[in-house]
Amino acid sequence: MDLFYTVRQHVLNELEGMVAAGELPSGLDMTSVAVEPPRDPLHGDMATNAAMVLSKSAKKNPREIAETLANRLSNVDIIENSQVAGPGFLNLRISIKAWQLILNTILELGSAYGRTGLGKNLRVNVEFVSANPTGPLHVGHTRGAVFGDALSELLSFAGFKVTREYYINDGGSQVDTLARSVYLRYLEAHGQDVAFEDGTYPGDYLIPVGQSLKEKVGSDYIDKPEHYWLEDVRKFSTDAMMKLIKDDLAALGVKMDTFFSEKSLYGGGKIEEAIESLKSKNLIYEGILDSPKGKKVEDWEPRVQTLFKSTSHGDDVDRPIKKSDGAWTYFAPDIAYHFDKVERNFDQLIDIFGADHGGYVKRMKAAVSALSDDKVKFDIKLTQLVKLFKRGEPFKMSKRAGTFVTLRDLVDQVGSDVTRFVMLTRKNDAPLDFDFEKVLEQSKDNPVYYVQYASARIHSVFRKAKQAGIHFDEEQARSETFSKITHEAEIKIARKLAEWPRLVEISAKTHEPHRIAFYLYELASDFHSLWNKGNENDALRFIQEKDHNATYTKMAMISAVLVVISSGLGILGVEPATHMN
RNA sequence: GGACCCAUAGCUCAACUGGAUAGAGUACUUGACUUCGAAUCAAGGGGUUGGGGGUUCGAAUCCUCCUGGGUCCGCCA
Repeated sequence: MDLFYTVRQHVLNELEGMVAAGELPSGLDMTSVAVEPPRDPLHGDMATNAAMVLSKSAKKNPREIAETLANRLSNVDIIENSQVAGPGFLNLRISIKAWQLILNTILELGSAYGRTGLGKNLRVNVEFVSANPTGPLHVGHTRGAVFGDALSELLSFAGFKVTREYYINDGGSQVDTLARSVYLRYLEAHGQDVAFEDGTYPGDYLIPVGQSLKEKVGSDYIDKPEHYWLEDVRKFSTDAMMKLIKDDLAALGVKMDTFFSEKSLYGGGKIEEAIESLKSKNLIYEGILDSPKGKKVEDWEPRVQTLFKSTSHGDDVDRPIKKSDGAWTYFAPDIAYHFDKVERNFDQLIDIFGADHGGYVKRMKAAVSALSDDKVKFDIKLTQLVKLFKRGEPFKMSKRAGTFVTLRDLVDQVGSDVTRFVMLTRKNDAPLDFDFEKVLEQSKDNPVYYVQYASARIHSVFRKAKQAGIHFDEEQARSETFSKITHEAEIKIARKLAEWPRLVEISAKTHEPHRIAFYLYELASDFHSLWNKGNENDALRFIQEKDHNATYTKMAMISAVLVVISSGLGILGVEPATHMN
């Protein structure tokens, strides 16, 4: 299915043949032999670095190896031509037949084209968003949500079994603060004047929660001490917040498989169990940490704490798991949570943090490494901050001034598709400027429309053809031979489509869904280019009024383009367009 | 003081995880709609990849030291 893979196999076969013929020594490491599209199309369709990679261990001149390899490869049917270039590159020209066959493959496989066996059904847990359940999701969470969801979809496309998971931080003091704030709104709903002091959440979004609390318990909690109502209100409030958050995620098209409660770790001995596991590996001890140097800590005094020896797994300092008063630090439940993930037998874990949590990467990796004895692959991706702009001017967010931009604001204003695509046209660790006036006013600045437009144009051709009495039949299209698809601009598209499976693999391996977005942009660009060539060259128009067979072939070809665009957009969570408005 | 992320065309960003002459968009200049949707296309200029050193056939990519920016640094989560 993957033409690059196929050609690489041919290259490896011939290299083996050279070994057998004594032209190369045996026992060579071939893993870094690559077959790639060359940067410059003039160099051919594919290039291999085999000769250069092997020259050192084979103790032969790279060009000499390349010459021999080129001769051997000329006997392979799909390779039309091979030429040695530069320091020892072997440029390959693939026969036009192979490109035509790619189109058949795509139509045959449909949405399965590009799915690979890379993941081998390995179980991957992707944890993302995990915002505190104290309010609606804001713009920063949005990027993490989009990235995590697209990565999950990408991995599942690449053959992994993916679990999307949200860790609810409902065990700390912030949910008590939430409960107190809701209590104030509850009193307010009963007509009392209330003051939101420091340490409470004054946001309007809690007003309806106070209202519904009133509907639920009536006046029962008025003038009662905190211990009487706190636990119930806490649960009531976090439930309400999680409902809010789930709705926010739904608006963005994100659906979690699992919600894991931090609170559930307490009381059941889960934390103790995790710590015990570390203790059995001699990684827990009582000790005193040094004061951080250079940073002013005014009331610093050395204290004995229970520490995790994370330095033995790559961290810079050991980390406290208990406060000096004996209570757990936040890190302890985090360890227990990841212990739980390891126990749930995931083969790989991925955490997605905001950049402001970058400081926790090493200790979390140390924890998972220790807990799983390095058996579970663990990657942490950081999403950089999103800077909002309005017509080029930085847009300052302030809760007080009411200019706080939530996920919902963003989706309501620019839509889920635009939000997702724009956030994915950037590497996750690059800061993102998001101008939510510009992406709407000047749509050409926005790559999502460019890709959507390609998809809409293809649908437009289908509509036009139908009017002309040419009905496109998927079944029949599969038997198309594409022997008439020979023009350079058409083959260029086939070449691009052939890269898709390989691109999926690279993106999945590197955990970088943004590559999908850039690829779709390039594919759309090749398509638009071909479209416009039809303005000058009638033979390149998709609808050939006088030749229904030719029209049919071309429709089958652009239908293959649509297959890949739909798959790609599907990974990003964006709907392919049939019309532009 | 330390850790982590980053620095690429005027601007916003890519670059196949080490490959050939570093690419797109935008902006600027010019051209293409009686024709499948011009939200498109074609052409042009634009670079010491922040700086120095190193590793090798080969470096934007890996190592090291600087410079500049961001995030963070026990008893908050």
